[in-house]
Amino acid sequence: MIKLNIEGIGEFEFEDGITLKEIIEALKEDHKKIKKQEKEIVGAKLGDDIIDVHTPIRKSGNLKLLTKKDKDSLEILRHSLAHIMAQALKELYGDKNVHLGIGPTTEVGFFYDVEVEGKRLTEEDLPIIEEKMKEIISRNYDIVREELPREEAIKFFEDKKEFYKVELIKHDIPEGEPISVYKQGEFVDLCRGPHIPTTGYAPFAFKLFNIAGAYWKGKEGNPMLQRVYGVAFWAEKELKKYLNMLEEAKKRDHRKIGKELELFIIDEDVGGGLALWLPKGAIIRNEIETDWKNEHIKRGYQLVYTPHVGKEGLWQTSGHVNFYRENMFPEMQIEEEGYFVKPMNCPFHVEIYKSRQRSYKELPIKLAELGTVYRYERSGVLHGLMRVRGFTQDDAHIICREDQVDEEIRKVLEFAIETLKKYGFEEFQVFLSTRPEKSVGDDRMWEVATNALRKAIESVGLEYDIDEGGGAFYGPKIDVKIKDAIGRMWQCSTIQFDFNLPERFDMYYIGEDNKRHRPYMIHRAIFGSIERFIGVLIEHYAGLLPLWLAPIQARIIPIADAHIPYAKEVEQKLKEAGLRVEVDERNERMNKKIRDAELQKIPYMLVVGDKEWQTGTVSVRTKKKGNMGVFTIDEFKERAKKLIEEKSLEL
RNA sequence: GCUGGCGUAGCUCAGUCGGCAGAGCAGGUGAUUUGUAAUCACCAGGUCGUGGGUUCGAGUCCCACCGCCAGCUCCA
Repeated sequence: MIKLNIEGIGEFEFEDGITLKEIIEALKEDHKKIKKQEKEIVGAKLGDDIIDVHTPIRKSGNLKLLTKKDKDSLEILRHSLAHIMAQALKELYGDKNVHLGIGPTTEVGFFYDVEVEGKRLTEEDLPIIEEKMKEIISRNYDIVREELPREEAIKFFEDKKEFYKVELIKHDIPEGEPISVYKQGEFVDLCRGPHIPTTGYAPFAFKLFNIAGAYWKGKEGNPMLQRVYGVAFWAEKELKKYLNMLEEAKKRDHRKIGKELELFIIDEDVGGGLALWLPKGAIIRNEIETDWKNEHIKRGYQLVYTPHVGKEGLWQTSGHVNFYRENMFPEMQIEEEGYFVKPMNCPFHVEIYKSRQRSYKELPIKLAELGTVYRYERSGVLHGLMRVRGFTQDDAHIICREDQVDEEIRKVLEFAIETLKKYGFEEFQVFLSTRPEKSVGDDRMWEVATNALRKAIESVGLEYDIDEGGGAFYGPKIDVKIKDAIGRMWQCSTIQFDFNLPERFDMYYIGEDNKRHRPYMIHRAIFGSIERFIGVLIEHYAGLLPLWLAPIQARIIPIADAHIPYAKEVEQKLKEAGLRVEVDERNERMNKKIRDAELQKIPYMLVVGDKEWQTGTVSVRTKKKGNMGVFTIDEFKERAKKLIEEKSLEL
């Protein structure tokens, strides 16, 4: 017997191996709540596992019934859609020609990795497959779960020429675990579930949207299967919302906007993944970097500069030559000595720390640098500014005593969150990664460090997930992701303990006891990479950056040529106040000039004609607010200066 | 790197069955002097990614290479 505590209903005892379907059947007469929801129940959550109505329940625990309203129920729908797609493929291209790989769910839908003998799937096939899927859905097959003995399962899938499934049974399912298959009509698939009750468990909405290569089991060298992607939601509305988001993402693509607004280029003559900052992009970057430096100095960091290359021995000591080499540009030989371009800044900062003997009194030492590093990335992974081969880390290393760890970590995290908020990001995802199996450093250090990280997150009041064993071999870490305007998450800040480099470089300080002590060392970055962060900013704001970052803050638009002298007078006054302004002197109509300024995402348009000339004013228009009315030059100047000073997101 | 798709004017893109290389925008010149998202006319602009091949003839078909895009893998 097993004991199940059904949320909101009560505690019950059942036969071992009972299914959810049977439970509902048994309880519905006595429990109105279940009866009412009977048709709505898609599955349940047993502890942390999502189960369907078909699966025998063999352990006791908390059971939460899932209806379409629960987000977790999507998991079940999406999983089934992967099966329905597989069935569609088999019906279209022949049962024995289609070899199935794996078909899991994703954040927004599902995919199935398949190999279709004698056929390469293309985008044009997607509508055809969709049609077939709809047909299967309308047939409304019962979905049936069965368990097979291992040998029988292997034979069954061998007969069906499902070589990949056979491999899964042989290598990935541990002996003794039940081998389950799900049937719907003629279609049978190896699967542990969960699945919806029938294929026609409508209403739901889905769409196939992409097709791409994927290695079997994600391993290079294995055969490449074709991965067909789908999106799925219960409601049509949700699906549309997601498809709109994709459209919106396309519009905001920083590579497109970067080109249109002349912010940066990546030139094939220079090389992939190596960005050239155009003057306008350089203004954005300079504003960010200047602010970054000021904020660091304010918080007791010391700025340093280090070279772009260093001798081989340094990278030997740091361990990079042995453990990071595949990400480094190849060695160069200079006068019989090997040199490497730096993939990280840490060894240099360590050498700066070691440039003289340190006393416990001067700790913490916080060395900060906008350090440009170069890493070899395979050509296929490069992506605009988000993934490059040369990038600038907003790097710092905090070297401190054990008694300072808690406070320093808390300060770093507060600093990071405060900074990200300043740029308009409000939602964060925080991950705490703990000690992996293979690691260096003693237990005590791991404990002190991990606790410090946890306490910091809690004191800042953020929710967080723990990635158990997900830390680097050299120390635990916190990662912070930010949510952009259309809901995507981006990795930014990282705070990482390092128990490895202090050992390797024999870093120490002289303590109160006049003895040598090993300091704690913390790597941290707020933006992660300046390039990526600016890429994210561009997409977050769709190019319409906050005033203080805008390359051109105001464009003055004379209505006719006669107003150019006055426009230049306005320009002069605003420039003297430190604003980045320009006059549109072209012989074009005002409407055209406004349109072009809008397309260039210039925050302010200052229209000047006879009226403004006579009264010493400007007519202010912004993208966000439209026509804001007439301001005197001084009024506008003060308003803009104040917003810039405050780094306001307003106009 | 791998799989697939795509490379035509500065940009965005058309180019049918292999038969004289096109449009819009941007740029130049001129006209016009304009009140909150595109004034008009004219001009200039091309080794059709690169190199080979098939053909009387290649932007178009074939091969190799380079680059870009999506995904895999990896990651700041």
